[in-house]
Amino acid sequence: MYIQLLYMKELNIKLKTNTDLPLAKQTVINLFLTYNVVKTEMLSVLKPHDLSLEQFNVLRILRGQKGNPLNLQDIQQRMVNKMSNTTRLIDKLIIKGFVKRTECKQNRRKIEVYITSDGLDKLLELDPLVNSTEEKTTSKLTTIELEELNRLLNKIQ
Amino acid sequence: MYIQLLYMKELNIKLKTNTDLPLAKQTVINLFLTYNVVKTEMLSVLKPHDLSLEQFNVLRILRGQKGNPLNLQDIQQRMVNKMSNTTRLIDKLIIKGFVKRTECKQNRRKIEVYITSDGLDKLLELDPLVNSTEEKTTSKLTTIELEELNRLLNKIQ
DNA sequence: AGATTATATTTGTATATACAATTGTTGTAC
DNA sequence: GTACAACAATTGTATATACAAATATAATCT
Repeated sequence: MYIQLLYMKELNIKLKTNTDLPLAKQTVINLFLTYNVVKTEMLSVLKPHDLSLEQFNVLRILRGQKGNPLNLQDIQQRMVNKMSNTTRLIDKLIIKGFVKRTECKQNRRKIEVYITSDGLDKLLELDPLVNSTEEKTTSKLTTIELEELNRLLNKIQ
Repeated sequence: MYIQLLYMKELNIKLKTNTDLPLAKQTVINLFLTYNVVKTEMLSVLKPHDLSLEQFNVLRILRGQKGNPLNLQDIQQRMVNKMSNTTRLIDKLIIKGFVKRTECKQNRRKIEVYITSDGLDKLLELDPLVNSTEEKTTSKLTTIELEELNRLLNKIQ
């Protein structure tokens, strides 16, 4: 109870208000604040390499295919943000030379997207940087706490 | 059968993304996914009222001042997303008639932003909708779990 | 086969995010 | 008082997000 009051106080200081918020509202706000902190950390790693978070994510999705292509729908299903505009995101990656696009012979409505060797190289370069940033941003939690956090986040989804 | 296959596909994707990965990476991905789910829920409530999440947040910040004005810097400090463009966000709210802007007499570099009675009315209309959405999105967690989730999210920030 | 429906991608539009550069104002040092 | 630094807001630009509409192709149904 005392501990809960302390966190309430922290949150209120952050929001510069004195009103006590319902737990559900606190949780939503805290989720938003935490997301912003982590996203900003991750972006700071990717920005010098001229990649957005979602572009980086798509590159990793394509790498996971081990040479096989994916069409836009498959990519979109695997993306974190389903509402991103995948066509234009892929366009950006093509301009950067990290992916290639070809028309699907069997079904001309579809396109096939591959990662290029340049794209793979860029991922290899970024992997350690991204990993260490992920470790750093979660380093204040123990393994037990991280497992619990994952469990709780999963319950919301 | 087709639906069953689709479900299996989604399940496999989810399992693939979350199993073999290091705990730190899992956590970051789960944070992103959960944020997107909750943000989409909240947006669906605000969209019919032609408000973005951050616009709604700024209105609540201004209401918290109980009639006193805030300048742009004060608003920005209290915002969830510090990188939003506050000038243009306030412009949108002015066009909608929810806030007013006046020049600060003491310091002409600053502007003073107030919420209007229309803005207050809109918040009164939205409060119950937003509250119930927040309750709904967190309803799968017990009070104890929500408190723990808040504690863990706070540790990351 | 022709019409209709479903699928896959692209295009359009408005707003949001991210950040740099600029403008205008105030404070301070000389 | 002028020059210069600090401050506060605005403007500019590129990309991302959100979603509707349009285009093009394939599958299905008389």
